[in-house]
Amino acid sequence: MSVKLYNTLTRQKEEFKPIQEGKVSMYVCGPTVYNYIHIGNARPAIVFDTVRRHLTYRGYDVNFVSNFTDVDDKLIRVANELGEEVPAIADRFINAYFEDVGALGCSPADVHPRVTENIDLIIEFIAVLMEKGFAYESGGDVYYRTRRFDGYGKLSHQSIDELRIGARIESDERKDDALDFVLWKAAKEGEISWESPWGQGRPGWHIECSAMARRYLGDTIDIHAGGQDLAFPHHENEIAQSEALTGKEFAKYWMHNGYINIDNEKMSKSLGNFVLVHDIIKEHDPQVLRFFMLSVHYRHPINYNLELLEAARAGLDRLRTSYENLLHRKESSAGLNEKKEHWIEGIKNSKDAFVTAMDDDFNTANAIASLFDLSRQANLYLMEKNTAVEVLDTFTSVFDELTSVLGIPLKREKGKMLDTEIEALIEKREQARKERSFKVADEIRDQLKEMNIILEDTAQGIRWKRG
RNA sequence: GGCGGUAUAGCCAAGUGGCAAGGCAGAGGUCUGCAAAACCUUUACCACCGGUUCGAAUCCGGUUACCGCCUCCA
Repeated sequence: MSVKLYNTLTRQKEEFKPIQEGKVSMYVCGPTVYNYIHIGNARPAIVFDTVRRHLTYRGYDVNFVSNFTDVDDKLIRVANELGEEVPAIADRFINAYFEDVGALGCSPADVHPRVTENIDLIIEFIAVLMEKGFAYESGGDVYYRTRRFDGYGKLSHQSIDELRIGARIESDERKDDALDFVLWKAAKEGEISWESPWGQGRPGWHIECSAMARRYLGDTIDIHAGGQDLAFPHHENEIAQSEALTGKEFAKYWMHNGYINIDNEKMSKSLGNFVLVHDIIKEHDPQVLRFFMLSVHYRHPINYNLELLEAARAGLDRLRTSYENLLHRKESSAGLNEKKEHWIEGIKNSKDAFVTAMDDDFNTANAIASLFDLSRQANLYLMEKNTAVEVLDTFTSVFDELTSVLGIPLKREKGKMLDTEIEALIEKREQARKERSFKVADEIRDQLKEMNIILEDTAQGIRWKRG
């Protein structure tokens, strides 16, 4: 069994074969850091973090690089609006990015290169493209000569002439051809800039990824990923730049995640429906947002609203409850179970289903379904009179193993910490129940509920959880 | 105009030739002192029209609707 993934380049699911056995180089286009990230930015972060986790789980040594665009028009605009410097804005939102994305369970990349730390590299890259005749200078800007590159359009499956027809071309006499794109932008008065052979300026958007991916991952990388909208023109342009420079294939597999809509509408400034992760996680469990995103296949569009998030929460709670009930049972019983083999077999089947789903182009929706299947088995097992610790351990360790692939651990860090006041109340209620003073018992239960402690009476004693 | 996506139950969502996964919500039941949690049962003319096939949600042709990219965008 091996991992299959859908490659935008070939428009097919392909068996994943890394360049170097056992190793994967992966580059994901990161955000422009001029604001807090919105949930549209969160999707690739979550999706490709999950891809990385699964590849790692399957034994690959993954080298994961994701950039920050820390200088561009938008950053300059925001800096001007706020009367701050571009680097200050960038730093602030890079920190915010790590916070938000960290809350969503995404691990940091191995390298997070920034444009402003790679200016020399970029200038050198552009200079070589000029030497090779793929770029030209015009009034302090440098442009890429798109028609010079034979494979232009191979990722978005467009011929260069079709692109030409559709393009809403802004007349720009600095370009030789409307499809040419900027590699180096001359600085306007007072703008942040760096010195180059073509005067003061800064890199165009596409060149950074070509330069940085090559620096950290080499001429040819295994997987290059990003949002669907980046396929054209961003990734197409990256291919043109990189392949013109090296003469080698830039990336073997291209992965693109689908869009997120808000209440069935595209998220846009004009509709005022931008949803920032920063805001959602103030009120909602960030893990629920991750679970919600992974409940849909990554290439399909997702619609977002609070009802859907709430439904996801209910689903995730089902898994969590099941997991916690397993733990609770472990403490209170150590009986033998004669049908042990049968249960362990069932657990293994769910695990296999999970792995098969993930191997099939990271089908997280099916993987989650197998988790629900595991949960149902666990709940049924918990109905047995005698339970074996070995089986309970198998359930929880498989849960741990699989949910860590999704980046959604079920283990809560609640510990067993209940303050003495609460413990005393629980004790008092138990006493009341023994005496069959149910009215008193129920009052205490309500009182605890007010304190966000939910009690459940089971044959194995009181189970509690935070509400 | 070019390229592409989507249409499956009240809602969300898998499924790309062989009796339509899973979750949420609802209904009924079991268990419980009552709850909770759980378990069981229950809900599908797979957008439409044709075709191929022993057999189609799935393949082919056509139609409709919505959406995306082709311009900064995850």
